[in-house]
Amino acid sequence: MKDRESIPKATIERLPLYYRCLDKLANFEDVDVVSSKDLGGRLGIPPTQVRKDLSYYGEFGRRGVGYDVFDLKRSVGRILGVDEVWTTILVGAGNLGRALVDYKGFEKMGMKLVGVMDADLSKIGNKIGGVEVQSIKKMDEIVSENDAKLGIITVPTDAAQEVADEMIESGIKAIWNFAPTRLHVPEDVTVRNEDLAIGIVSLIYHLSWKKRDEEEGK
Amino acid sequence: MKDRESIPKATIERLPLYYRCLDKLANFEDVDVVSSKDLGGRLGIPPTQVRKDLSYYGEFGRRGVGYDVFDLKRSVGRILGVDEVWTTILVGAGNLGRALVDYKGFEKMGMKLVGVMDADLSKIGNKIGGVEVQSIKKMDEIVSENDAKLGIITVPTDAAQEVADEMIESGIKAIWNFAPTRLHVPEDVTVRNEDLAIGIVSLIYHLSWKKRDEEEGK
DNA sequence: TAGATTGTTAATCGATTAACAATC
DNA sequence: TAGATTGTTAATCGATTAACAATC
Repeated sequence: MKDRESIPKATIERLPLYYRCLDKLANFEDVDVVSSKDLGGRLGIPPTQVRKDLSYYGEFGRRGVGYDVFDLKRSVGRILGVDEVWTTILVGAGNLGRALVDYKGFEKMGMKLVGVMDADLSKIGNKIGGVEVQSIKKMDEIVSENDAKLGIITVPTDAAQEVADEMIESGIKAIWNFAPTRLHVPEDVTVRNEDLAIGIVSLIYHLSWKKRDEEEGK
Repeated sequence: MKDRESIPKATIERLPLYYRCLDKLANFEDVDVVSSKDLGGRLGIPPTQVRKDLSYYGEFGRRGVGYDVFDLKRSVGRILGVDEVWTTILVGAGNLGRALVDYKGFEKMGMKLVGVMDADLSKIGNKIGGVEVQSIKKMDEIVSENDAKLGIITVPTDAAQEVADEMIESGIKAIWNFAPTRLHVPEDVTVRNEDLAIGIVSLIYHLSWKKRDEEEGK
């Protein structure tokens, strides 16, 4: 395997797509062998990119033949770490939190939710997706009992840093942050910001310029 | 302004961050002037990158001084197109749809929701975020009456392509797709895929390799 | 063998960063 | 003037794509 530091970030973001597609191929389409052309074609990724991405981690195919779907799925799963279970807590039991708790796709990726918390007393005790909402004061206990390493923040922007601090204090090592704010964390903690506003605004940007071009074109 | 085609995609994704930060600066912190160093510092972006991003669209600052917060906010708003109102429909009134409808931040970006639809008869008539869920059969009517150009898909994967087809048929020109599948659309329609699984899996990837490194390090 | 497909090197393309003259 | 900061060019860095020998 190549030096891990030198692997493009973009490659790491494509691996989950390969993984999900291979799972579909294996379990729903009964395909045994797939070429980089097939796999890429289904995802809108050039075959040469597929091969390059995989090549950072080893040799998984057979020249002249392609990739064994089952083997490659297992290999990519191991590369990603989704062959293990990652216990996770979520703080912020609003609609977005609820949506993430219910989303079945994450379990397939090794994520196991062991606690949902909220600061709002009126929400405590409610069940969402089969899990009972608990007080944020129980975080320490929940994290250590389950050895949780992953935390999801779906609280309002103002509360996000405070929640992150508590998560880190409890032992969380990776944070998925949906609040549109930058979190300050120690360097051994990984943060991923999921800023949904970027999505809608980038679409508006494209619509807007298309409109301007059309008006000008007349 | 530079040839728009040559502007980096990454620049376009940073503009919403500048815009939101400038809004905060203007309305909550009463700051009048900001330097690229200040603005970048708040967002974790190098000052030279901030200046370069803005420079694609014109000259907005004063040498030796910085940028006028109010002016720059307005300029960036115009660049993005968020100074106009973009009528939008959403299909899929599940938890994620509900979360997006309730999210207040999008209105500030010019998005105005004019219809929420679902195929599930039992959901029709429910109110979510002050908007009544309607039958998907009304899409044509809703889109043309409101001249909606933006569509959000939060239905299960299997239904996504079908919903996209109906949206395009009705006149929708940009689609924000939360279903983890590639949509096939005509070239005058813009699609943005918001694949949430990538977020959690990339965090798992980092945790997983950190763990492997630690085990090896011993 | 002929056709298909991988894995990898080299070339190209795209994005970020450094450096600095211009200017307040 | 001296210090600060922009806008832009050139250099660097990073990611994608093309080309092709190796091999089934």
